[in-house]
Amino acid sequence: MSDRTANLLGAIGLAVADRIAAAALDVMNRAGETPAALIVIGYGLGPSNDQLRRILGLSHPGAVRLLDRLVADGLVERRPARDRRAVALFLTEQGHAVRETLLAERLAAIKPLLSPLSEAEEEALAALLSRLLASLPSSDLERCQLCRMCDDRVCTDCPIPASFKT
Amino acid sequence: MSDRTANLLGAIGLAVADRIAAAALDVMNRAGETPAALIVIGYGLGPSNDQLRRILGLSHPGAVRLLDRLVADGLVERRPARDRRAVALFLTEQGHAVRETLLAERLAAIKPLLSPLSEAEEEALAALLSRLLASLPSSDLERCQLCRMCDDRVCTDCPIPASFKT
DNA sequence: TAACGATACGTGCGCAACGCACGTATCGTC
DNA sequence: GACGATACGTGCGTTGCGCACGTATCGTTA
Repeated sequence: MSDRTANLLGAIGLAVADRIAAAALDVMNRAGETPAALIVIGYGLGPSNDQLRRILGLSHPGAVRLLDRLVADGLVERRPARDRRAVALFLTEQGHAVRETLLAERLAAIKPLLSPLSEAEEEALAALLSRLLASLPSSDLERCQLCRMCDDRVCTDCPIPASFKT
Repeated sequence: MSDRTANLLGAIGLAVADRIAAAALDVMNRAGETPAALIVIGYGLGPSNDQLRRILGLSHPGAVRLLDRLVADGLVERRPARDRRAVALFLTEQGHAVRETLLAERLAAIKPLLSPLSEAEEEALAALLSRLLASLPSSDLERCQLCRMCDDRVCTDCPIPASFKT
């Protein structure tokens, strides 16, 4: 019977991802991993291009172009890093603002899906999902990949601000 | 507290969609809505280009190129339809085979996520997800969009084979 | 039955997002 | 000081998609 549950989870996952992507496109006018990049950089730890690309699952050149776009949009700054080969990525003021609306719109896009549930049911769902998530990632990098679009204000125990060990 | 649940659902949704997309790319060497097209056409009702594009959420030219790719890959045939302006889309034998592995790999990609749950918990999750899905789509078209990647062998009451009213 | 708007395709063109192959600068180590 | 490893960036091509446009067929109305 796990096939049926897996299929339901697949359908929900697709619906959720569709809504998130649509909201992100609406806010940023950008698609693909670009919105996730804004969120990850927004933790303010000044990640390098390479750390970012690992979290986003992109090739190195892919991440460079992605950053070119974000810089062109005035959302991200490339600053010199300790390691003079690397860059340290930070959001501009405008970048922070866009990130905030991005996170807000993401939650707003997901919330309506929960409306048919009572408060108790919602709690039960949260508990189940939490168990799924907890047992999912086996490495720090995988935890960061998983949480690349998370809202850190409500993502308890979020792995990304904790470390960029990748 | 619904923010926290929404965020958890967002994380799970992203993880699920990532895994489905990766599995589809692995099977078909195609991305975007192309895998979903194969699944929808596979119901065997001979949908038109336009019906398909509505379900996939694409522009009309986008759907034409998508079909060009599927035809070039030998997975889909364009047959003349009753309405001589339209085309009737059907899978080739090879298309059916690819669709089968696509559905199987999709389920195989999602199932591991459920492993931490007991059988009773899985049932509980299925019941909750089922409620979410049931209250989601308000139109026939939305139901088809939602189920565009579903496995009809386990998607009880799947809307797509029922009608292409769009 | 002839005319005409609506519908359904397809095509030329361009864009966004991404990967591969390559070159360059810096780091760490020996 | 030499040299492999690391971290950028760039030229080039591909995939997936949308916009604007033209063409063929359908349904309806004059």
